[in-house]
Amino acid sequence: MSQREVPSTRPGPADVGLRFLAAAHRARGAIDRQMAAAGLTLSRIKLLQVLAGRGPVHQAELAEVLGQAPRSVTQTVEALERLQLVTRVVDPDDRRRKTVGLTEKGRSALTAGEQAGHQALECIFGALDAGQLADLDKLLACLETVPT
Amino acid sequence: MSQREVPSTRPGPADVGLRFLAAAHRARGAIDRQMAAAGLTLSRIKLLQVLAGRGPVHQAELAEVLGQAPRSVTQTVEALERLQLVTRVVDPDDRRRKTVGLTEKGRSALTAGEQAGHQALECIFGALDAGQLADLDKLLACLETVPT
DNA sequence: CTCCATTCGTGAGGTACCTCATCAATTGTT
DNA sequence: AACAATTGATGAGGTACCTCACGAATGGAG
Repeated sequence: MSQREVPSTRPGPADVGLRFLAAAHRARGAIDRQMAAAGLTLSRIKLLQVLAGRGPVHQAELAEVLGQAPRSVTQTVEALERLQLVTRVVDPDDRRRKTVGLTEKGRSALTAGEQAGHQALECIFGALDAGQLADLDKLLACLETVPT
Repeated sequence: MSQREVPSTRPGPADVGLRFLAAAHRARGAIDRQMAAAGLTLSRIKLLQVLAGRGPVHQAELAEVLGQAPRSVTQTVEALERLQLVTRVVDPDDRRRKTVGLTEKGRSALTAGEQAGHQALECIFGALDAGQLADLDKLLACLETVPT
């Protein structure tokens, strides 16, 4: 309308947005599918990473760091506990809290998972060269600007 | 390791990938939150759009077009039927099939929803100017190349 | 005209998130 | 000490997807 020509370029925000969401959905699916082979999940790995990086923490802190609702963390921790990758004990200093800690099993699952996840990500986003990655990174930074 | 310096630029595929997924998650959340006000959802709107564009179709076709598993379509259609936005009848020509059709209520919900969704998308991806959108679009096209 | 393979939809169960309502424990505040 | 407000975790219930297993209906081969 305003510019004329260049028809296929100049897509509107809504178009690109939908495409963006679709691409992310595909990527997420592919990654989780690849990681499932190792019996793991991106979300769970991320939680384990926090534990590995900070030592035992209570769930509220996990929620904070992961940017998730506390309820969601409870659920993931439950699963992880069932798999014996983490332990969960009531904090004696504040018995409302439950401190989550990494087990040995959890630690090795983490390294395996990180590797699998890394590979999966490389496999998908490796389709972009270094320059494109830098561009995409910049664009994502812009998107992160938006209030939400 | 290999290159040194330029730390913030030249991010690896895995870094950008995670950032990409995180951004998408945020965007998706924001959009659904905004649309929830109108009692709608992106997924449901997309399904209604297919119906509006093709007339009544059976669920397998919906799954095909939407790129989802048939089971997922069943679920969404059930919800939509409960809301009386679609009707679902057994096809007399092939009684395995159930033909899904848009109701009047569904049609108006669709227009309302499309508008809400469009706004939400504009609100988020409007943070990028036309050039950036075009760039992002190109990058997404590359990502779509990947087999999955 | 039988049977068998395929197709359609769904039951069951899983992961990842969310919100809202609750309960228990802690920390103010008089 | 006594009560109120806050905080930590969870129950209940929801949306969005998925896979796998299965029954019902079709359709094609013999």
